[in-house]
Amino acid sequence: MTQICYFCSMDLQEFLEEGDKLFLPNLSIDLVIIGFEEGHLKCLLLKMGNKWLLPGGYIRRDQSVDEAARTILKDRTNLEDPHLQFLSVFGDSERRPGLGSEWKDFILNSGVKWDEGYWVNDRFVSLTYYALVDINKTHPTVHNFDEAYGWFHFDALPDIWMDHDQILKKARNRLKEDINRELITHNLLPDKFTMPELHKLHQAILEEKLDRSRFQKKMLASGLFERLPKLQKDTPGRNPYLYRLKKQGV
Amino acid sequence: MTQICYFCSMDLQEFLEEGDKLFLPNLSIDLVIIGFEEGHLKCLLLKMGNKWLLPGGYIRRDQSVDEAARTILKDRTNLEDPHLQFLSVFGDSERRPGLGSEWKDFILNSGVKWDEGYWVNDRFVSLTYYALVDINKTHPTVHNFDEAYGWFHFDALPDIWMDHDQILKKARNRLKEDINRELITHNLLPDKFTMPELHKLHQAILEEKLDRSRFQKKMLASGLFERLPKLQKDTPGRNPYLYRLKKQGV
DNA sequence: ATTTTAATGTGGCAAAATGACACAAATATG
DNA sequence: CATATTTGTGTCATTTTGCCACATTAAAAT
Repeated sequence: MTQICYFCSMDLQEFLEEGDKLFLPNLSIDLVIIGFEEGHLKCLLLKMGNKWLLPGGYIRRDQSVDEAARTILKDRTNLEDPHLQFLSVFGDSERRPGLGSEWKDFILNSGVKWDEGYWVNDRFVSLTYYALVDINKTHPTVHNFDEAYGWFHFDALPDIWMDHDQILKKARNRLKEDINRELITHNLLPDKFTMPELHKLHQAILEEKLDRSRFQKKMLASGLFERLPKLQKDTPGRNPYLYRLKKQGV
Repeated sequence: MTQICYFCSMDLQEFLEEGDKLFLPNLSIDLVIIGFEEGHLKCLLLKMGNKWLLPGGYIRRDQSVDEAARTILKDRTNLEDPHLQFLSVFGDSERRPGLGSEWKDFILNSGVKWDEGYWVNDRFVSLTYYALVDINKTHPTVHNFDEAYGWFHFDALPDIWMDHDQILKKARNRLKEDINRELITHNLLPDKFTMPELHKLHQAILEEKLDRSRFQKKMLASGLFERLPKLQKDTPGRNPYLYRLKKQGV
């Protein structure tokens, strides 16, 4: 059985043996894809054996690093233009995919030969990004490098592969910092959202209570959002207005 | 004439032909080394032909990325433990040292053969850091990859090689942002410094006037500094106190 | 239809942080 | 000693923040 490699049009065996002709060796990209659902921040993880890992990939020699990150995100979520921000470098000297057994098992389960010398088994420096997405617009796909996907609460993560737990932690903290510099959180919500939703989201990110009154005033004062007709609910209580991001550059 | 490569113990020709056995290919590190002198922020640049470039180097396969950055900084400035912070990735797809003529000329001037296929002529993804140093403690060295060094005002830079001007710009802006998050600026001053000096430094970094009174109160309120006896000057005006960083972890 | 209840919109006020300025202290210069 | 200059510190109006109260709305309960 010949498997086609997910990352390119090569046959999997060829990818393992000669992928470094197409991709930069020793360099990978890992994405922390963050969503918001049921009042909780969640991240997208892929299953490999009994561990979970971040969606990732390699950098084609004719692609910039940023392009490669966007491509991987597009392939995984089918999102065209989400908020994607560089996070950090993870560059330990002993950072090799094959340190545990999961990687080797996975390669072997794919029906190809194992060779310690494959370029993908070498040391990798990981360039990490985080993406803020609307979970409902996101349609993750599963390929031949992973069995399943799942959205996990940041505070209830499964067994994580390699150092991907550190990457997740860093992304979680970075988001907390970035939120006060720039209003980026709307990327985690649908196009139209209510202030209470945005309020809950900020509280979830910052892990602290924010005064509802002041929060709303601040958001409206930013001038970034425009008010739309009220949302129709079927629960008791006043109906909230809907808001959406104002069109840019007017 | 056999040249010894600055980066390692190899002979230069061997380094050009087989350096990628020792170093990770397609990955380089560039440092923006920042100092403060005569009221101006300055950066350390190296001369190559008629262009100037950032001090940089490669990542040994047995070194982490951070270790490699520290090693390069140590080799260049002889500083043991300065403030060194990751800056960003520069990863354009056409980012090759050999795009201009300087690189090739320089290799040829080193008395070795030129080959388009040398690993150092390939595309490079640059991992950049910025370092805050006390210029007076810094003793830059010049090696066989550069003819001279110089400290330049950030707003009076010479002709810069490749995209190193973008890296400088990014470092300059990042410093402006980071200064408000953490008190790191003392790294740019001698061990003992006065409040007026620190004040001028912050104004230089932020490129705006800061109220002297409030600034001083804020700095003292941080509790990071301890007051020492006054400095003896020979200029008119009251003598300022000296301060230094309090010892940590008491 | 009226009241109740839950959720949202808006306003007020004390506390804290900020910005602009004044003034006192110290020191070389004439 | 008077003056100019530099540094340390205090005051006060303004703005921002934290906290809470109250008004408004719409579905559910009666």
